[in-house]
Amino acid sequence: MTELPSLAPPADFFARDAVSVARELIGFQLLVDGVGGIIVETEAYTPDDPASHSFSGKTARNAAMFGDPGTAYVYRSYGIHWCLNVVCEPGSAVLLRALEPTSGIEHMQVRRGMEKLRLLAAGPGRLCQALAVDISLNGRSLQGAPFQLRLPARPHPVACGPRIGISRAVEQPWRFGLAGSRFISKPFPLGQHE
DNA sequence: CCTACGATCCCCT
DNA sequence: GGGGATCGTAGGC
Repeated sequence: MTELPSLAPPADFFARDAVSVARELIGFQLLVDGVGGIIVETEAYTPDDPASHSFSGKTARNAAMFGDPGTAYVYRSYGIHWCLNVVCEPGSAVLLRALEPTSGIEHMQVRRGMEKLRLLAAGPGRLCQALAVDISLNGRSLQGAPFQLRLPARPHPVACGPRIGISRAVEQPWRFGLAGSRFISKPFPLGQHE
């Protein structure tokens, strides 16, 4: 058996609704300057979604959410952490919530100040610290340097459930995860599977 | 294992 | 002036 080459997603991959993209991004490999891993947790935020930063229209902070599909939207969370999104159709985005570390693990361990693989990138703030993502990458395309995206190597089961840490539209099951992964930020409610 | 809470910044009301 | 798309630590069970 020969390994097939790992392919980047098609150019129009992100030009769709965020819920579909969030589900399909599970299993992709994401690297920033060669450091990263397998995407194991995402959340979708849609244009008419009261929980989305884009809900009240375009502002200085969320301007990147109205950029081209594939654009990075980076924002500061709770005054301390950075969070990384990929823009889909205008005013929508997918929050990248957790990675299973695969590449440049030593770099991530230094940046995070810990050895444990399980918590290196399990959470949107931890993911950005591990990959050195900050506001300087806001507005850049994830389909070019320093980012690298590769399609999943094989099929995999995807879990879904309510989104984390929001107070509005809490009932939408728009959080997705690699079923059974120990690298997600929080367990999924049992039985939510696709 | 779990829950509680403070840190700390910026955008928006 | 309020409130986060969070995280680490402390303390209880």
